[in-house]
Amino acid sequence: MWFRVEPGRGVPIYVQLMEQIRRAVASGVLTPGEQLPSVRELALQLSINPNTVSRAYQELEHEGIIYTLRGRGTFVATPSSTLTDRERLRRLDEAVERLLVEAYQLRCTPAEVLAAVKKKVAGMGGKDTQKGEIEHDDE
Amino acid sequence: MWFRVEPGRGVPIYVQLMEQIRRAVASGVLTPGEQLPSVRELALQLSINPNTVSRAYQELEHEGIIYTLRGRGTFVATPSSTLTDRERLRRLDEAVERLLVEAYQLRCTPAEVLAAVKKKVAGMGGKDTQKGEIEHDDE
DNA sequence: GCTGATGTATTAATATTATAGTACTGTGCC
DNA sequence: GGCACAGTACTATAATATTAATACATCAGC
Repeated sequence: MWFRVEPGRGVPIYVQLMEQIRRAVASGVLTPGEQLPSVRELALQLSINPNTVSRAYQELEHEGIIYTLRGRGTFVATPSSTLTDRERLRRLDEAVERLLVEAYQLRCTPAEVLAAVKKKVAGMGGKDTQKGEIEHDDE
Repeated sequence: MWFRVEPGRGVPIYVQLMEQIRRAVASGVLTPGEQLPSVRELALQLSINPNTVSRAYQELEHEGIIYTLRGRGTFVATPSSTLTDRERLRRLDEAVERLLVEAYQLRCTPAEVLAAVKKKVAGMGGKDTQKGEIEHDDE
């Protein structure tokens, strides 16, 4: 598949995997309902242990990004938040703060930051929200 | 001082400290040239080992956020980037991408993201760049 | 040069984490 | 029921990172 991990680079393998899957989902490369490769298959392909893949899958499931049906496989979840709007915006705010701290250290001007955000936001599908609303058959 | 850390919460103490200092600097609570508490003082106050504080200081120094004069103390650095403009913007882009992946997972709309960024950007001093240009006496 | 402030190096104990091996359980299909 | 595919639990080990104890080095002021 389209994943790539490098061991012994500080970042744990399962975290690298998680990030790539998260990005693939966020960018629409992986769509809700789509099946991910089996833990064994992916493990073989990346020359890592199936448990390491499993770990990545489990943590992502815990985050609600994907879901798993035992014996059948692992699938991309339909995005849905269990958070209140208030909490959702609070977390967004925290994330933005982290961005701005980082931008400060890069000595980026507010204009640059805004421009960068606008560009990427536009690039990621101009819709008002994300993908469709296909329900998946949870247990 | 104004720091607070909680051990045994997943995030290493020295990382917690780093984050708080980074934010304090970015938000202007700590200004360039200002002296930070000594490693011992801060360690005592937080009931942690001086070396833990030292570690945070060293990593931040490595990042160019603060600087240290042996035997004298640790101070907030004047922001300055050794990066090329291209590199600077590339990193900004990466940071923005991380924000958007996070926002996606929170199911925030592009409009919400933009609004949040605009609000915080405005809040952090409307200047075109950061603080002044006071030089500090590096070795 | 002594003193008291500072940061630092070295080393060791500890805790945590990452990874792997192996055996187990559930599902779909024949 | 048996098989082949899926994920999972359990255990062990290795690697790494975190924190601490302690002793050392530098600087300013006297």
